[in-house]
Amino acid sequence: MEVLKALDLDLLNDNQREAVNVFNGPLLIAAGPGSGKTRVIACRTANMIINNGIAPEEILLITFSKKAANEMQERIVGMIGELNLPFIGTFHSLCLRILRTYYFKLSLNKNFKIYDPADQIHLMQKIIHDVKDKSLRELLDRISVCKNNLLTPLEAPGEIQEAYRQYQSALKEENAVDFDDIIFKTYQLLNKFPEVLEKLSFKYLMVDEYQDTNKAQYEVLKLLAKRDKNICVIGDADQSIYAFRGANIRNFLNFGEDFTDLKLIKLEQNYRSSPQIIKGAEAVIEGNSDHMQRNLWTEKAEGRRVVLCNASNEKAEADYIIKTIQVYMGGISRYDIEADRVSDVASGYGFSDFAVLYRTHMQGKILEELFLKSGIPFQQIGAENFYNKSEIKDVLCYLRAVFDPSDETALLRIINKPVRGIGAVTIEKIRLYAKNLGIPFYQACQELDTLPLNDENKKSLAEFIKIFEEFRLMATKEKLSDLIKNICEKNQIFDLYKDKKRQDNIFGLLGFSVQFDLLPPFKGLENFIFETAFMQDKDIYDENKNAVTLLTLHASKGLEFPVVFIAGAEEGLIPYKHSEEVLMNEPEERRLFYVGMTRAKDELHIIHTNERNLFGENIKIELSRFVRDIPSEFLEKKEHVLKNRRKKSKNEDQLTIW
DNA sequence: CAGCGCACTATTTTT
DNA sequence: TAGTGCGCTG
Repeated sequence: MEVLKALDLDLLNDNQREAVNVFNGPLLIAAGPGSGKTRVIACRTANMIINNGIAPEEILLITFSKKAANEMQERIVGMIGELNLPFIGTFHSLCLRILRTYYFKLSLNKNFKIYDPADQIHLMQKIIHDVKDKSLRELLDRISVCKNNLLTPLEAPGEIQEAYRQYQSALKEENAVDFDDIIFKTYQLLNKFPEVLEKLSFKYLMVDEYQDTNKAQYEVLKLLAKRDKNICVIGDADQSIYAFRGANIRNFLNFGEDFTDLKLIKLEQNYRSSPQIIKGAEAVIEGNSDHMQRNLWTEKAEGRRVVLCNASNEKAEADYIIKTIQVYMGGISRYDIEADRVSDVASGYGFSDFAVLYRTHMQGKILEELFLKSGIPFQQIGAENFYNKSEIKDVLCYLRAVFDPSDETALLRIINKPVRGIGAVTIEKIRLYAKNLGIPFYQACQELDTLPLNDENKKSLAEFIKIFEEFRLMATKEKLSDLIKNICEKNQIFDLYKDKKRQDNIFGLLGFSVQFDLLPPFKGLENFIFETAFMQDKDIYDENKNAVTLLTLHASKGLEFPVVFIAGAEEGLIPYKHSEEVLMNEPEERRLFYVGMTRAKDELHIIHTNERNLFGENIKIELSRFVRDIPSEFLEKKEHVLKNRRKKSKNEDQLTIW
């Protein structure tokens, strides 16, 4: 009874309550921004388990990101306690789990590896020589699109067929799959082997952020839902921003065609933003022809109008943001032109209540620079994928190699790190030797007697093998975190990376690893490797940290902040223009801007500049067409100029006019 | 094999 | 403009 009460179904609005109580048959929940989506999903799950006796194993809950999965899990635990929990995770984690169980049905080996984008490039380099990484990336992206659309090499466009085919056979040879394969192969598995499908226990499916599902994911879903048809998808077509990754809004708009007798529930009450922000955002999204009319409303009190600030250039833009935050945080009083209002709010906010959103990472750079100068604590998300940071990647590759020495990509990365006299030439010799004998690379390394190397090289190699074997032994006996510490020490990783930020990253990874210490040593290592395969910056970022968050519009999806700044609201940036006259998919760009706007709870500041430095050249730039769609009555207009342009002047950053 | 210096290219979004 | 990548030299 105690638990039942915790569900608080009475606190839900009528539509939410209905969504929480309908379990059977296909259900589409069209949930506007801030409409309490997460809450509904969590309540619905708890309601199923507690009030309706549905077994957790029968429930499958798919989220868009790992972070969202964690949040959802916490939320549900908060309601039902640490009971048995349903599976909560991303498409990738679900499919990986299925593949790990049924790998043998496909021609996969046990312990197949997962290649991340960097590994993909390495692999592609082996197939196509003397081509720039960037072109390889482009090629891989095209292959990715094929996989997302369930196209095999034979079905792929002619120009990339051969590359795709060779890439797949190279992956197979290295016993690896890439991110897209995880979905594609799961589809093939479930499609070909009904008995596997039958064995899966899921009877009730829920998919969050459904508008960003691609074809491959959708087909997997259809298979999973085939028997029981209890599928509930939740999302908002206006927030679909991943078309470039193969997401297809048609999956959302045409859901009813695949699932007849569809029930539709709309969540239109917004619990997040002030009326001004909602009105402004709706004015923008209504510019899309495929926008479905709806009535987003709120009971929240009137707030400030959307602030539209015209800054002279990108430095003035950053300055405006910084000064505004400082004012709210009570740092500077001489700018208190709106004194009464400022003193109103200043007390309540912490640094973590502010976020700066931008279209491209390059904008984040200037902001980072000036934030650093200002002394305001901040954290930047995703400028580089966490796992792409070289120091993290090094440690992870050590672990991967230790876990599975046949992981050649990983082994090669660390074999000469730190420098131990095993350079490119030596590696090539070993590789050739291995190839001739048809043996794995690491095995070749161990055949010191017959390897065609000089004594110097052999000595280096022998030393490497010795230390490496120590790690392998340790991996079976010691805690994961100790293994990592040891690897860092013995390889002088911290000498290699003297930069404090990089060292902190490694400590971050180490901190994350501690939770795997509870598992038996080798198992802990294994799980850690699988977990980090999809790891992202976002997953590491700490929302409780007292810092302003800097992030891209894409990365802002699913988050909310009391005060949001959208920087660079300019033609060319949003909508983004790819040099020349090639404009990006305008409706999608509009949705992206909409997503950004709707992150704001109390205040939204949109900033645009007159001039922006691109490539060391100052380019005149105009206000974004999306902003022009916001009626003036919802706007509060401002200007911000950096007055003093003398270089290195001590006063430079203080002379500001409001 | 590693470090340095020159030259060239780059700016979309990511599970 | 600035960061990277390649090639040359020690």
